Amino acid sequence: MAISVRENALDNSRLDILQAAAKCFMERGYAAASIDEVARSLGATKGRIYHHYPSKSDLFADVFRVGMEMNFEAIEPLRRLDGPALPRWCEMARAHVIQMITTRAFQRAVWIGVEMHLRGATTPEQRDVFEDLIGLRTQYGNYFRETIAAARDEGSMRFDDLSIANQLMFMTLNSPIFWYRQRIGETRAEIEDLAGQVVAFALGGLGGKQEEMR
Amino acid sequence: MAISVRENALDNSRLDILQAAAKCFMERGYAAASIDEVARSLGATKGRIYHHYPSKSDLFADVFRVGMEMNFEAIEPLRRLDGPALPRWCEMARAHVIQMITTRAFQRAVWIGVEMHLRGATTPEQRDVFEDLIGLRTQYGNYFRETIAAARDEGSMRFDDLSIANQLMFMTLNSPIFWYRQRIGETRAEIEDLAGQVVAFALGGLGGKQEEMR
DNA sequence: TTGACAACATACCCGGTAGTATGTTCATCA
DNA sequence: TGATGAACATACTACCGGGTATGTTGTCAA
Repeated sequence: MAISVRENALDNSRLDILQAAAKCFMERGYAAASIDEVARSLGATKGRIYHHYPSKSDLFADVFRVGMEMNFEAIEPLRRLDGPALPRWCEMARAHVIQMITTRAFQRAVWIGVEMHLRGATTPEQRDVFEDLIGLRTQYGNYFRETIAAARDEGSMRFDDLSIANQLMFMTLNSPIFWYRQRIGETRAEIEDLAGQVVAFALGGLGGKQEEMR
Repeated sequence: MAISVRENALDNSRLDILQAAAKCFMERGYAAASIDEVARSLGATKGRIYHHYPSKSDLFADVFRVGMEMNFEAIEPLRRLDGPALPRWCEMARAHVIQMITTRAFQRAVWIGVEMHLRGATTPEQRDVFEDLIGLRTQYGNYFRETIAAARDEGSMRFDDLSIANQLMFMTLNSPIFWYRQRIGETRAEIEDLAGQVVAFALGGLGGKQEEMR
């Protein structure tokens, strides 16, 4: 009992750090974001962060990991749906976009991590941890990849190269992490409308049959 | 005569610096890219770069500017074409994508600059210079924006919000700056095929009539 | 030929930041 | 109740990188 309280408090403290870190990484980028700044935004000091994480790199990796875990959770109930691939893809894509909007800071960090890996801008020590996370990201991407491949086989999508189509699809679906700005008094319906437009664009790009989506 | 030789040599020296800088900014990002590294990649030292540019920020701004100038050049002959908007857009989009591929380092720097501006990750001194460059970028973007607006009016494209459509279109057309990798012995035809797929995706996303494109 | 200047290289300063070493406080438990 | 350790804060070090001050070399013009 007492232990669970402590562990809960620990997790809350870590979660606060993660959220603050995600925001800083989003606003400044990995290199320019400083541990001091993360701590300052928490009203704390470095000591707190280095008590939980051995290095900036590990902190970033945890933000990355939590971001990916949230993504998996968001589409997990959808990706096993029966029936044709196209509506399943629509549901997954929609959930993904809403995820990009609602957990933008974490998703931006994921993007930064993927980009760093692609650029090879990782130190040898980071490499091992990053390989893991990139593996998660690849697995997640494969869920969509398999779905659009199935949709093409079923004749409900039309595109040329699968890898390129998948790339372009994710660029579209991820793009709100760059240009979305939360507006005051924004309703859930407005966000869903936004997500609908993004999904519609991606669907069109994949040569999907434009049926009713909303 | 002698002056023109000197000026030419100056321009060549500056161009070398710009190319090396663009590559470094692409590979490391703005913050992580160091002037020393740019100089080292040129077989030179800091002195050379600070002789031509007063600061890292100004160097980056010049990379940004040259990148945008190349873009304007690429679509200038196309954007004034007569006739319906759709084929004009296809030509412009195609030229843009090829531009993203062939001058990838500079375009990546442009992206970084836009991103920094959006995040507000600019110092007050940078602000003035950046405002200028962002203005260039906006003007360039408006050429496409006006074109797809015209295409929609002409009934050859179908999308909801113009701003969002423009955002998503550019995300698609720009995306090669992230995932394109030059392959050995790659032919012009292969690049054009790639560009064709990207443009096709964007066209589909914009609800364009899928006629013959290649 | 010489002086002046462009085009760098060299040497140095200094602020910021990752990481560390050491205190301090408070809760828990024997 | 005293000891112990978690959860921090404080103080410090080391280093990297932007920027500067100054030296060096080649070239051109008078």
